[in-house]
Amino acid sequence: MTLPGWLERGLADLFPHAADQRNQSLSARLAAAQQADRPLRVKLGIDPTANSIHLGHTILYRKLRAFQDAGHTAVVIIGDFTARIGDPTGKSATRPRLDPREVEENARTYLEQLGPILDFATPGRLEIQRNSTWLAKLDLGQVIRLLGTATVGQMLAKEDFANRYGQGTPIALHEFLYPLLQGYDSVMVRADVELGGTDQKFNVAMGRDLQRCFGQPPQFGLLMPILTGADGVQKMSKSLGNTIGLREDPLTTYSKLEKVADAVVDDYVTLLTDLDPAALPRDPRQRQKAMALEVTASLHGREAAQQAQAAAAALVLTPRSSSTSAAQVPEIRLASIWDWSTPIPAYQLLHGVFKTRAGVTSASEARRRIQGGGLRLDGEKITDPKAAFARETLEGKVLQLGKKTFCRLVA
RNA sequence: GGGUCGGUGCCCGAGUGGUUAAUGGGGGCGGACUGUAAAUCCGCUGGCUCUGCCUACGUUGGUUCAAAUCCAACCCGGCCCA
Repeated sequence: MTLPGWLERGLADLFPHAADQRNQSLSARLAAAQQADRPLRVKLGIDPTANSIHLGHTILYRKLRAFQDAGHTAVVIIGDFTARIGDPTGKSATRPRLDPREVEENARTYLEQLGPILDFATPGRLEIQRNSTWLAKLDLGQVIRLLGTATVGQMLAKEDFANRYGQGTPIALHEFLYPLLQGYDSVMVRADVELGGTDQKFNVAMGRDLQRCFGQPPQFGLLMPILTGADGVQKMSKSLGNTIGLREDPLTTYSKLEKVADAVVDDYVTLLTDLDPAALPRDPRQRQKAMALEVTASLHGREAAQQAQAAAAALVLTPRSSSTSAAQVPEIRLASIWDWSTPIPAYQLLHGVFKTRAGVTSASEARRRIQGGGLRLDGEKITDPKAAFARETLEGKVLQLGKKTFCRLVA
């Protein structure tokens, strides 16, 4: 028995695999579900410890959507309770605990960003659960039962714990609880399949153990690759600063995608689009562009993506006002950054315009960037941080920081 | 609980009384080059109302003209013992 193409696309790992004889395979469970006219329950946990989603996350949501489109039920679990522990996976230190209000806020913005990806509309295709619903009610006896299902040896066999233990970095006891609670979520929602990144293998496997322990058929673990960030080497992660966020404007999204390392372009195509990699242009530069266009389109719509592509070309090739005037770039209102009773010094302008998006977090940082030659106004390089600009001389012009960050100044 | 070692900037890691905003490396950012890539070279990498001022080496006090560097208490961590 083979798996449908939509399911197999991009898969990093599926367990138990059909070859592991004694359990029935996923394709068998799919068939059985179809025969019984019962959709599979596909679990995906959201860790609401951050407030924005980046492209790396969408790999999982796209797969979840594929299940929805095949008629199955997506069970999205908001880990509002487990967020208080913090997933130790991949972490080299105990994480600070978040307060519930923050968690709630994160969950809200998270779901908002998922709007374009998941099917929220079709009845029966989406369930949203908060794991505090059941986890907050566990009493000590039940916790002890959970703790009894795993051993210290198993926990220490987990790579992150092993590393931390080996290096002498602290591991708090409650961190051992995280995999167990995530597994217990699978029990509570009676998951048939759990989706996760390859780094989630341990936690997903734990879900199988717990389900078996609670007399349920164990779920299948379906793991997707971790997306490599723009640098092409490290995983895409907020803390590494190599992310492409879902809330970024189309031009920024496109610009970042277009300069992704060659080695990962094909991964992006497989994991973030429905295109056939073989159908793309051979030339690496053209290939990058095609990928960037398609991915941007999947997030912002085709029209916005095409505009972004045109704008990117215009801005880079001829960074002059004649061509940029036609380009669509994010805008910022001058009134929002200065009172204009006096002309604004260049470094204040830079600080005011880009502090929220390009990491110009201080006026000193702005000075440095200008001194380093990274600032242009309508293509004209500005080198003196103190050069002053009156409001009238700025209206309608494009401020450029580095090669890929642009902003149009409007009244 | 006892013993011992340790806590420095985004990360690692020098520095044990006085040009120290603090050597070096990594990462990041910018510039040149290029394919808006990679590689390479160069610059930057605490804050501000910036020819100066302010804040910083776990925390709080103390000694001193002067401390990341000395003393005390406390907090946190590793290892060994219980």
